[in-house]
Amino acid sequence: MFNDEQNLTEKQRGILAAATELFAEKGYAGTSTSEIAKKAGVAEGTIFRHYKSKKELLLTIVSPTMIKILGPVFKRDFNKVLDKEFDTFQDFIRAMIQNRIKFVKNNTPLLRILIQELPFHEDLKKQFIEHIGKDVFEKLRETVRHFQAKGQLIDTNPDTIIRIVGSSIFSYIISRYIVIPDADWDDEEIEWIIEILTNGISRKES
Amino acid sequence: MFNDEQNLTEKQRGILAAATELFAEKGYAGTSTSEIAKKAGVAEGTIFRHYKSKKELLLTIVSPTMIKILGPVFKRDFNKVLDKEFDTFQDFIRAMIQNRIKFVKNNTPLLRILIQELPFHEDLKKQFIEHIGKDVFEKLRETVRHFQAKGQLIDTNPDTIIRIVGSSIFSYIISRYIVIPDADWDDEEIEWIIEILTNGISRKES
Amino acid sequence: MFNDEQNLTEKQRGILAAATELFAEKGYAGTSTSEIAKKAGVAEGTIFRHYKSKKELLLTIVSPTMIKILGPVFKRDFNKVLDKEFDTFQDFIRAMIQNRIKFVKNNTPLLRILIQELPFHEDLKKQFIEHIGKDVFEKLRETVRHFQAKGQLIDTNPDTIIRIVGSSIFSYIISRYIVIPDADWDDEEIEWIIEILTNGISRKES
Amino acid sequence: MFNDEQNLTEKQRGILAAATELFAEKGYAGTSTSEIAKKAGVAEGTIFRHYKSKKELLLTIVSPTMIKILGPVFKRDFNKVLDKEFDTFQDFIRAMIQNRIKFVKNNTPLLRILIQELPFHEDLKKQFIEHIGKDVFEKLRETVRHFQAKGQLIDTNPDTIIRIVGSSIFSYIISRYIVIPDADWDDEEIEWIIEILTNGISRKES
DNA sequence: GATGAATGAGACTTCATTCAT
DNA sequence: TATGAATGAAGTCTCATTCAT
Repeated sequence: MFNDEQNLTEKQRGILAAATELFAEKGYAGTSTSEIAKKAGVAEGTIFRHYKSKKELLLTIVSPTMIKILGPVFKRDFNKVLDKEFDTFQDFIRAMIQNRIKFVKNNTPLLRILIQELPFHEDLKKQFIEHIGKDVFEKLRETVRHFQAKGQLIDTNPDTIIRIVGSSIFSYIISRYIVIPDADWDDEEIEWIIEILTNGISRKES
Repeated sequence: MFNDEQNLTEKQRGILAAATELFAEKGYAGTSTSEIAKKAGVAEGTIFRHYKSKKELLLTIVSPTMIKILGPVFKRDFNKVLDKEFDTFQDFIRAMIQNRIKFVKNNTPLLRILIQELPFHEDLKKQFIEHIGKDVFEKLRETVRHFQAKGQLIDTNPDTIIRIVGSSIFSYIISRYIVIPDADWDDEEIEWIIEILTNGISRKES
Repeated sequence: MFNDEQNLTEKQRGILAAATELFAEKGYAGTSTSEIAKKAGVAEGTIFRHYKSKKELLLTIVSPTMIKILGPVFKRDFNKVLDKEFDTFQDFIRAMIQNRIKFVKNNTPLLRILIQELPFHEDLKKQFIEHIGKDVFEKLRETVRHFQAKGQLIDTNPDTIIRIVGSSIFSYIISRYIVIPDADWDDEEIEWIIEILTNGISRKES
Repeated sequence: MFNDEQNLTEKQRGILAAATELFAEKGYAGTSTSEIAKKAGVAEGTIFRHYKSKKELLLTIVSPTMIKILGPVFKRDFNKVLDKEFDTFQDFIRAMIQNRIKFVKNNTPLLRILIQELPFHEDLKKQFIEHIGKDVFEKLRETVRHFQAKGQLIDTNPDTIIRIVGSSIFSYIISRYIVIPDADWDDEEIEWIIEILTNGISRKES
């Protein structure tokens, strides 16, 4: 996860990896620096040579992550979309879901930490909304307008559509891969989500 | 919040209120018993006279909440709800959303704690699944089957419908009232959620 | 045990009995006043209405005991002895052993406390030596001299004889009934102790 | 006392020494870890860096002592002791007494702790019986049988002889050096103990 | 006299952080 | 640079004792 980061020594990578995993598993406050040191295979003092405090370690993990890792991936997706690679909104959603699932699978611990710690750290929250929230929301808005213009989507406030579609997908993926990762769900459900989002749950007369 | 509970001394109520507020604000692990005592205006020892441990204090706060989460809607005679009160699935959803919004508004701190702490406490998780998962899920399934039989809902696996409808509503309410309580959203959006869930987001030709 | 004590209320007797049992089992420092209260079936405050402190409770149990209970019994025995009821020293020892065993069996918890707490309480130690030590030792000395005069005992310093005979018996009884009460020992061993004390362990030629 | 132990830091030795002294003086339950820290001249936390808990500290102090209690006499080649070094049982007893007196003098505080705490700690009791009880008792039994075979000892159950001789010596040494260390006793009494054990206390006609 | 809720000092223990090596 | 022993503040919890009822 931190392999792509340059200018990090072997030890630093180990510390970050260990801390990420432990924070995700037991929470920030529930993880001790000695546990991190042991898991990373370094001495306790070494952690503090690289990070002034435990809090700084958390911020190091969580803050650049959002900017450097979450950001680009999101943008990558939307560039694809905005390049009009998809003919229908369904295709767009499908691609997004699959992409998000992959992303979540690759970054589960990081996301877990983010979800857990966001409420307790005003600064993190602000950064999150700043970098992800605004940027991404604006691009989604464009996408929706694009498909509305093509006549594929109902003419409601784009934000409403984004929120409903987004929260359906978001909460589905979150529950599925983070909150209850052991539950055993049917994989074709994704198609049903798309179907329902498209045509609703009410039965149409033939 | 704890006013309605009988047979609680003044001090106990104070301790529960202080603990709830602090747990919600700073998390369980991030709150010290001495903080709770100070906020409640009692000696630290008093806390432990009423609750064997800090963990028991958490459970006391959180357990009844879990039971109440989806309970009320189903506590009344369930058949009544199905046969008499609601003609359509939309009406049922609308009632549920409104009921849940009221509940969430009244129990925000409690729910915050629940959401934050669930991942870190195996026992809480187990209780939650016990109380909410099985019981409530089964009743929802019946409801969906009922409306499917009436020809109002598409003939998919009821669990899929529950999951999609449920997660849409759930994540909408949670984001709206707990995660980002200051965001400024349009209240008629609820009707749009229902509309979209019912008919989908795709534009129908006239 | 405290039945014969006059001017004690029902509650006081209960407290003393509970405290004695618990002190014996878990030690003075290892027993809490709340445990005592629960076992005695009274409120915690009640203990402190009768005894100013936990320490005073210990002294109440342990101090008059030595004087009122251990004392008279010892004296009773020695009066019998000094009244020349025994023809031989062996008979005297046998009577004493049996008497002591009975005494120890009836007062096990008290003795346990005494053994455990004596080293930690200078005042107790002093009282013990004062009341038991001197008084009893003097009478034993007379007894030994009596049998030496009758030509039954070797002409050594009486104190040496007392110490050796006494400690043999004492440590035998203590181990047997207090330290390792569950060990399974042969009852006729008492006769062997007397035999060995009398004639030694070396084999005599016929 | 802990000088001979290798691979112990200066601080560890200090902690062990302070704890030993305080446990002996005030008992395990009556000694606080903060007292130990102060006496050892270290921070309280330092204790717990070396010993997981107060209990483990007790075990560290007491366990090796138990093993050494009767060990040394038998650690050397046991047959040598029997066949060559001692011609008579008296010589054997004399050697053992002297050896044990030396040991007790050097380990008074340790033994005090052992005697005080044994009754309250099931685990200690078990260890003790394991180390001392079985092992040593069996070897003593062989010794007694050896001298019985040589015709020096009466033909009783060896266990009886061990118990009487052992408890005489044991309680003599314990009282003399641990319980009442200030009493002023005659040193040649040891010879009298041997004499009495050998020939008994009864006067033989010439 | 009896109660038991309340107290607060102090017990054991953890842990982020420092610093001599 | 890395180490890990040492620290001491702070955490959870216990308990003898007090006091209003």
